Amino acid sequence: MDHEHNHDACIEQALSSADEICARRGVRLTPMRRKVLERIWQSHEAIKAYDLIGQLSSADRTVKPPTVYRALDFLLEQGLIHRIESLNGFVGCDRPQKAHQSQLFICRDCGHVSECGDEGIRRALDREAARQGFHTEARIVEVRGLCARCQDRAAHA
Amino acid sequence: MDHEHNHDACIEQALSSADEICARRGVRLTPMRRKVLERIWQSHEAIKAYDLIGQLSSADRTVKPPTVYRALDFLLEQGLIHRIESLNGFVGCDRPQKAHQSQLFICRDCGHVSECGDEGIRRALDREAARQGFHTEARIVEVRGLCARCQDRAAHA
DNA sequence: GAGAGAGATGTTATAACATAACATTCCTTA
DNA sequence: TAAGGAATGTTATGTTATAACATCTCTCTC
Ligand SMILES: [Zn+2]
Ligand SMILES: [Zn+2]
Ligand SMILES: [Zn+2]
Ligand SMILES: [Zn+2]
Repeated sequence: MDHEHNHDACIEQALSSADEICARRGVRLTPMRRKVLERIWQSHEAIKAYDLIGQLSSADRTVKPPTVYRALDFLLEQGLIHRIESLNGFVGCDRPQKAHQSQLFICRDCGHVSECGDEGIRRALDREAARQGFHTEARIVEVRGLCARCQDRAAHA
Repeated sequence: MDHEHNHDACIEQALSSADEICARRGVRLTPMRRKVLERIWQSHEAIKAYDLIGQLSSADRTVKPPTVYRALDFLLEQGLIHRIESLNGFVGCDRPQKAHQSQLFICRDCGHVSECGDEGIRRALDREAARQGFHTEARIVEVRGLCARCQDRAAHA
């Protein structure tokens, strides 16, 4: 994911894609679920559940944790977002069309999360699983470090 | 790691290895740190911080969270244990002699965690990082599924 | 062996993350 | 329009983790 981009287009694309996917699957992208997804897509950084709760609450109406966690559960089930275990956070999924397990590269400086679906990584994990006779059900891969942009910034500072 | 083994030997080996490593590095494996490490090594399953707190507390003396979390921080820094992000748990490290990032295979049935240091997996991650210009600092790889033993048990049931 | 300083642990309180259990509302469809 | 399921609201609580400050315990120096 390029850092310089029309992010409004990202959001719009993600939401209309989600509409389409949910319609096709016969599941309901309710207003609450859609609002949560929209908030998550405000950036390409991880967002936390309680930040969502704060953002979705207003003076006259506070959204409670179960409401948001239920929406997150739905979005995770539908593969519209990913959970980042090492941050207790969530990001929108780039390629929600078909279920997949992602590899996430997370910048410790700017927080940018980029997703990739590299076959080589999956294959390497499967090879090791086969060696152990392990039956894989889910793969969690999170790489922490510095994105290219933040390395440049550091070099020029 | 074989499931059938003399686990007392595992524990003893892990502790004496930790003694030796800490002595060599000039850091202190204090009684509290050693007790926490010993508890973690009671099994090859992930153990949670609050379970450790419970186990280390007695009628007359309750161990408080910061005490245990500080010991865990020390053990993590020294590479004597690994944190499992997807479980909020901890396991002893198989090969603490030199710092490394592990790949963990976690059985959802028996809880057994096996560690591997497969080069192929590391290389595949590095290849993708290079493609993105990403500078890797840490790799988190956790594979969830069923271990060979639990698959057998399921097949024969 | 008194005193200084660093490192480790104890203590209190609270922050941050997540779910159980049950009530109510909303949607669909018969 | 009544029934039933799905979604959301509400209250309470469970679980995981850390901040801030006090005390203790070594070791080193004088
Ligand atoms: Zn964007
Ligand atoms: Zn960055
Ligand atoms: Zn063992
Ligand atoms: Zn198993």
